[in-house]
Amino acid sequence: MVGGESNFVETLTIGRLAERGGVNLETVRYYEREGLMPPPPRNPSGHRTYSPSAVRRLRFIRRCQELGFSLYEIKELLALRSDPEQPCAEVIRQIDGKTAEVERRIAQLRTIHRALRRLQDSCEGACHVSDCPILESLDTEIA
Amino acid sequence: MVGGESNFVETLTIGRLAERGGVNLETVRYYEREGLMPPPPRNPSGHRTYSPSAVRRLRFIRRCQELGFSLYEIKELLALRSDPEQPCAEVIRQIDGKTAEVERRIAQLRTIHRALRRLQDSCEGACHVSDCPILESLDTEIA
DNA sequence: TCTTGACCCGTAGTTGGGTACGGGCCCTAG
DNA sequence: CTAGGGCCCGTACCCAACTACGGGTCAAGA
Repeated sequence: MVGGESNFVETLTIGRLAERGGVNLETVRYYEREGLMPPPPRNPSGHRTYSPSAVRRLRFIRRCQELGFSLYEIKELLALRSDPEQPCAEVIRQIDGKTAEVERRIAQLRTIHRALRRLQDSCEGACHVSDCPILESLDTEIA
Repeated sequence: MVGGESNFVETLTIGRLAERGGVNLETVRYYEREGLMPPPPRNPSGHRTYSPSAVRRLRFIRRCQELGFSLYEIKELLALRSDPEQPCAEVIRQIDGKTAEVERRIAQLRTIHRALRRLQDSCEGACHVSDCPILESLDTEIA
């Protein structure tokens, strides 16, 4: 038996982690190789043992990815946490950078959102058959 | 000479389009093959001639991409516009779907934004050397 | 005891999204 | 009239991010 409870800390096998994180098991190993997931402790037979926080980390990675961050950028984001002894000013600078980037993306998504709403309105209003003036807005408003 | 003004409508060569859209020329051809850019009219010597609106379309594609939409999804977005004769209800349903998706993403980005701010605060406050409690928030708040 | 299933590792293959290459054609400037 | 630049096409190559494969270990249940 592999992923059982030790006396105290609950741990997960890589398989269960992958399952709960919604990814392929191989992907977890891949993320470890790429430095996105830290190498976890192993049990006596060499199997990886994960703490529940690994699930959160995994989900965070996926979330960021859906939002268009590359694995490299996500690595940077995660690295912000784990740089003790780092000149704090530099870290803050990086956080600023990421914050600005996130704000930029939110703004762009809002533009798209606005365009979609407008699109919907124009459609709701006067669309009986074929003259849906669709995404004209997207083409013209976004520029 | 290739992209000159005809008597009335201003047109662009593929090269100038690519330049203004901030992409590689080959990428424009690729998007055409993939159905993201419509095949433009050709001039007598077979060269593509684009209207200025192509630049907007191109930029829209790039923007969406940065926001994490796949080319396939972007195609769907763009297709919303060009479905006259489509049962309008269906189109509206799709717009709803896209709208919800965009809202979801905005919400997620806001979560990350919040985490980054919190991170920054905690750092600003009490960080002289090495105990920046960085991205703890990201790990714990996001879940 | 033997099989089954979950994991180990290293390596190879796949998909999406481009990017580069090579050989031709046309047009204009020198 | 020929050299250069910009385009044409098809095909081949590339990188990121997986995903699969094959052969091996180990532990538990039939």
